[in-house]
Amino acid sequence: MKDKQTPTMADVAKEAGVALGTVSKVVNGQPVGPEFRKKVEDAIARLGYQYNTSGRALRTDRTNVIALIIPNTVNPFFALLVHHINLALEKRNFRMMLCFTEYDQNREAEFIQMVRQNRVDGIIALTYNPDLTIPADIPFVTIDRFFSVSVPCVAADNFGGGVLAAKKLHELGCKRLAFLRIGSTLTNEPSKRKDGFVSACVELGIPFEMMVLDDGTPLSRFQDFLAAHIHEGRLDFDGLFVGTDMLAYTVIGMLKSLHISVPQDVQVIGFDGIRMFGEGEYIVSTIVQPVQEIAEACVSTVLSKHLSTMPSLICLPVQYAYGGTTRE
Amino acid sequence: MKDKQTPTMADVAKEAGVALGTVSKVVNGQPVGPEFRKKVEDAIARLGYQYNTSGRALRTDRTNVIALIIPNTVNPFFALLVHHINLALEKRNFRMMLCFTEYDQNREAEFIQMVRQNRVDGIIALTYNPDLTIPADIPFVTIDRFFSVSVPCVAADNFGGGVLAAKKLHELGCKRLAFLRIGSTLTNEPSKRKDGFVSACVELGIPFEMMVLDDGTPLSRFQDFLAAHIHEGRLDFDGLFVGTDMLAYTVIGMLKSLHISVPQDVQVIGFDGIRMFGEGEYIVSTIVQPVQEIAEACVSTVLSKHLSTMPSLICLPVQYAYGGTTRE
DNA sequence: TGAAGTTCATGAAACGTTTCATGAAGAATC
DNA sequence: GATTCTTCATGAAACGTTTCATGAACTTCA
Repeated sequence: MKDKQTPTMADVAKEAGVALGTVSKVVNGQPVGPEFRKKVEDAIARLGYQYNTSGRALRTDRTNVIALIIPNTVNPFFALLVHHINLALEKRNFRMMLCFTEYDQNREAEFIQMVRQNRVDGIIALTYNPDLTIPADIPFVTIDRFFSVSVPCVAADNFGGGVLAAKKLHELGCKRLAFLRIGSTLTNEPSKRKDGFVSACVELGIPFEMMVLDDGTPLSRFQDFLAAHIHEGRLDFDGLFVGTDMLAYTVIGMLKSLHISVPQDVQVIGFDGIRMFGEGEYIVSTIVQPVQEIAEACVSTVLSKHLSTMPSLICLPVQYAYGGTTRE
Repeated sequence: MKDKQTPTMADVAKEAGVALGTVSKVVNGQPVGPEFRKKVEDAIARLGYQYNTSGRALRTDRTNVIALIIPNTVNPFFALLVHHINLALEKRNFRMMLCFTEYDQNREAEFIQMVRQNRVDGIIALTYNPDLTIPADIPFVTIDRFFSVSVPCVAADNFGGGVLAAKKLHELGCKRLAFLRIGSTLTNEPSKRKDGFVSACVELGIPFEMMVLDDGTPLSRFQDFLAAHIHEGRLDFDGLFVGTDMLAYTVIGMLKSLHISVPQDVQVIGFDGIRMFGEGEYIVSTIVQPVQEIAEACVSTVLSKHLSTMPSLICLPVQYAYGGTTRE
């Protein structure tokens, strides 16, 4: 009459003629006598028993859920990251709870509270908020942003990527370089792209220009910069390194409208490794972040039993990839 | 000594000198005498009490979580959908549980079981699996795929979009059209794009070609198709409607390598409304799906109290947008 | 054969919440 | 002032799981 509800372990136990605890053991794959196991498994099949996650979470205070805090999923790089992190979690039988900050610091703070109420087993965060309060009692891993030695940070080798970009442009025959970037003022890992680039230029003895805009500045400023560097229809640099593929793509549009052709007049290298629809060709020549390795590192770190003994900065190697905006 | 644990409602009750049930009411915003409310709120603040979602879920058998089953997030259209569905859910104080099928039917089946174990309050699914078994006891809404009258389906007006594409190309002066598409053999909502297109061509009295490939067929078949339609260096049609922006983009690459220029020699219209990095210009001229409205419809439908009385097909209007691959 | 040791199913207690029957205290009615 | 109504805080029970102390049933060994 009233037992239209989904059956519980108690129902299974009764159906199988065994104790409640035995059912629990079978469900969790703990050692149980074979005849008991069979009885329980049959009963489960007969009743269509479905494990209840909430009961377990309440009892054990572990949810098998990791929160991923990230600006959005519309930026293809973030989309890729979400994708690989989810896969890495799934492999370990964890679920991902996605939180889109939309670059809003209030939302970030709300999420920290929300995921705490959900008793997530850990947090992976890609955030640009400089004064985020990091919960001390939940395993916390950041991407691309170093907070303190007690909070592990996973990042691509941004410095090395900057070096690689400069060297590559040099190798491809560029005589004079430039660097463009937009982003938050705080010094985070991605800002090391510039440092690596500058360091390599100095070492190679190549002259270079640079322009770094604060977040929120209109992109037209870059157009002004470019226009100011045109003399007699020609740019006065022939190699350009841009902080992200997304910006590189935009800048190339500006160059076209200024009648500068890529890669004939200027060769351009971006950063991230974004591909059209996530597959096929890169949208620009680029320094590729090892997204899958980054995801794997985040997950294995946040799930590691002894977080405090983990290295506080995990730096993963990058690669150059051709994407049509360099001569190659 | 041992109370390093997060405090519970019982702790709050003791601290505030009120009953457990009173704390519950305050936390849930139910009517409570003002002096009691104050006492409880103070105690909550003092103890830093954090609500426990698992306890609530166990007791009420509702989780405030909706599962979203979708192939991946790398395809920009899916990324946009995920984004808007998440926002729509958040607005209603629900969380989203993301499940990436990777177009794998086994994974889909596993997810159905998994989300059931998690006692989600509903499922929104974008799936190409023709014989998915839909749980009868969980509110279920599909996107772009009609299963039965008892399972509401939300979709853009695909037929209307096909009509619109044909009319637009006609309006732009095309004399002979073609349609390309790749996708599963089953007749789902997106396959109506073709139907609308054909119907409009017939009505307008325009001749047209078409090629529809099964999923998994190599895309080079389209290149063959195009090559076969070139006579003396010119295509024998001057308007092309492609099933998705993604395919349109690929096909335009093929056209370029065949020395056919777009939009001079042939005008191309895609479908979906994909923009580079989710913002700015459309990557091709296109029929734009109203993603936000689709998301809103999915969410309000799956959460509606009387799902069975909902319309079984919710069809939302599309728009044409210029993206550089038509003359306009 | 008996004692000691080993294995392993048993089932009650606990996790943190919501719900609801209970009754105390105050308001309204005559 | 006695009665009935109304309001509203109270706290025990229940949700489905895991865990662990208990002891039954065997095994081993002298």
